Amino acid sequence: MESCWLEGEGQEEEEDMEEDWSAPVDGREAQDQHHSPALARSTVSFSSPDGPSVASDGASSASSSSAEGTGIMTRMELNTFKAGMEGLDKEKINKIIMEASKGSRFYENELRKEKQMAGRISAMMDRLASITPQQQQEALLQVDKMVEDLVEGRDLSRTIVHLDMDAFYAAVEMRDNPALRDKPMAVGGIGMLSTSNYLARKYGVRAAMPGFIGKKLCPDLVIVPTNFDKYRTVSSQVRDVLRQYDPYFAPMSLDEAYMDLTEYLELRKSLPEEERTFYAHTEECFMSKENAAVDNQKKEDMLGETQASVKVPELSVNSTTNIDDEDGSLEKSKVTPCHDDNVSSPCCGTEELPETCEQIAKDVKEKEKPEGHDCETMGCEKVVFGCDAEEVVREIRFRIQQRTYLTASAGIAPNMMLAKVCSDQNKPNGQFYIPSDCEAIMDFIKDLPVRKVCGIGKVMAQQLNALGITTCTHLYEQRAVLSLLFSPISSSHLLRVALGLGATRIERESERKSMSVERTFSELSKPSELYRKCWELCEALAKDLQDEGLKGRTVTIKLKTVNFEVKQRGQTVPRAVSSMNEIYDVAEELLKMEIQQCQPQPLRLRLMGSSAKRRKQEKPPTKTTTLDRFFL
DNA sequence: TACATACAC
DNA sequence: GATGGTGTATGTA
Repeated sequence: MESCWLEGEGQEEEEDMEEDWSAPVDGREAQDQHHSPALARSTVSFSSPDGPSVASDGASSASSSSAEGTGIMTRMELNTFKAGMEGLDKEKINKIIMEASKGSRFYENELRKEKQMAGRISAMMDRLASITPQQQQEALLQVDKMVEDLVEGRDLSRTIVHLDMDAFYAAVEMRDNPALRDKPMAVGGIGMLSTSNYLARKYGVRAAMPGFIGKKLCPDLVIVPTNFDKYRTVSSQVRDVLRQYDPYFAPMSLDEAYMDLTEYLELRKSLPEEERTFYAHTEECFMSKENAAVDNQKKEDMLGETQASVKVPELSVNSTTNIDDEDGSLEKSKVTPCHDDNVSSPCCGTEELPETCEQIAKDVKEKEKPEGHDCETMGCEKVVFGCDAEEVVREIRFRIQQRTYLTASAGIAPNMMLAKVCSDQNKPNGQFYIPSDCEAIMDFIKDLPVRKVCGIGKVMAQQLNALGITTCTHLYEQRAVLSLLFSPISSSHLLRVALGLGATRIERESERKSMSVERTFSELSKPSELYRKCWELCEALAKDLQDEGLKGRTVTIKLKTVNFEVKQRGQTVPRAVSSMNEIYDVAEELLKMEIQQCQPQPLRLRLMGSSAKRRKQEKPPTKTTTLDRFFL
C-alpha cells in the first residue's frame, strides 16, 4: 500500500537485552541530541565552503523526540511525507495516537526503541565531532571522484514507469459496495489496518495503524475485513494490461509494479491510430448486456485529480471469505514477480494466459468492453492516445480504469528510484513525468525530502535529520561527512540518491532466499502450549516449502515476548530440510533452550515464527529437472 | 554463521 | 481491550 503510519513496525524490533527486561536503564539522555544542530552546522562549513543552506529546523526536530512523558515520540508520529497529508491537524492526530497508546506494552517498547535510537544518534554526533577538517577534505576528494564516475555513467536512455493503484484494497471495497463510497473506511481489522480510503486519511487514519486507534481518530470509521482473493483477481486484471507494454514488468505487490517502456515506445512510433484508440464505455453499454457498468467517462475526467469519480453499479460480488482479523488480514500481498516470457505461467493469477503478446492484447482489449458491444453505434466516448511516454501511461491508466473501475497513479522517469517518487507526486489518479534530462532531474531532486526516497526509512531519516539533512540538496552538500559516518554501502546509496541516480534496468525475478511463517496470538506461556504452537508453525512452513518444492539449510525461530521484544534463534543443519519432522526437530530444540534460559520465569510470548533459509551466496541449480529445488 | 536492525509493502 | 506477516539487505561479532 502506498502509505504507512508506523512503517514496518513489525520488523523494527528491540535489540535483545534479556538482562534489561525489567530494568530499562539507559545512561544516555535525550538531551544529548540538543547539541546536534550546532555540530552539524559547524561541520557543514568544512565540507562545503560555498555555504549550504542547512535546515536548522530539520536538525532541531530530531531532538523533539524521546523526552519521556513530554513530547511525542517521533517513532509513533504520523508520517507527513506521504501523499494526501495536506490540511491535517497533525498535532491533534498525534495527541490522539499517543493517548490511545500510552501505558501499553507496545508504547513502552517504542519508548525503549526511541531511547536506543537517541543513543545511536548521539554516538554518531560524537564521531562527527571528532572528524578533523583534513579528514573531511580528503573524504571530499575521494567522494568527488566517485561523483565523477557516477555522473559519467548516468544512463538516461530508459523510460521507467512506476504504477501504483490508489488506496487499492479500500478502492476495491468501495467499488463493490456503494454504501462505503461516501464514508471514511479502512480495510483490515480492529488490530491492524491494511489501508484506508482518502476520506479516512483526512482524519489521520493510515495503513499499518491499529483499527482501534483509527476508530479513535475517526469514530465513524467503517472497517471492512480484507478479501485477498478479490484483490488478487483485480491485480491480475491490471497486470494483463501492463504486460502488453512490457512483458518483463515487475510487480512489487498486488497494487504496485515497475515497467520499462523503452522498447515499447519505439514500437509505438509506428502504431496506427486505430491501435491507440479506446472507448470510454457508458453505463448503458454494460446495462444493455446486464453486465457491470461504468459511468460515462471523458478522458479529462479519467485523468483528473479527483479519485474514483467512476460510478459503478453493484457488482454481484459475494466473496465474503472472512479472513481472521488477527491472523490473516495482514498477509503480505507480495506475489512472485511475473516475468513470464510469453510462456503461460501461472504466477500472475489463476486465469490461463494466452500464448502470445498479440493474443494477450486482443484478449484484454476484448475484456475492456462489454460483450458483443459496438462502441461506435452506442456512442461511447472515443479516446485516442498519443505516442509519447506520458500519453502511453495515460492510456495504461485509462485502460486499467475501464477494466477495473479503479484509478492508478504513475511516475515516469529515467530510473526506478525517480519513477517511484514520481508516482506519489500526483496521487491519487495522477501521473508525473521527469524527462530524461539532467537538468530536469536535478531540479526535481533539489528540494526532495530524503524521507520520500525508497530505502530511506524512519531511522535513516532521523539520523540524517540530526546532521541537518532533510533534502537531497543537503545530501549532496554533506557527502564528505556522510562517507565518513556511514558504511560504504549506505553512503554510496545516499550519494546516488543525491545525484538522482537509480536502477535503470528492472531486475528479473531472483531466486527466493527464505520462507517463513509467523503468528501473533494472545499470550502463551505454558511450555506445552509453546511447543504446540511451534509444531503448528513448522507444519505450515513445511507445507509451504513442499508446495514450492524448496528446502532450507538454516532453520530459525522467531519469538516476540508480551513486551514486544523480539529474539531470533537459528541453526544450520548439514542437509537441507523441508519436512515437518526435520524442521520441528530443530525448532523444538531452539525453543527449548529459550524456555530454559528464562527459568524460573515463564517465557511469555505474543508471537512465534519459523523460517527456513538458503545458504548465502550459493546459486541454486538453474535448470531443475527434479521436483526439488534447494536453498543451498 | 548467528543475530539484530532497517526497510518495503 | 487491542499494534501484522513475508521477504530482503546489511552490519557486527
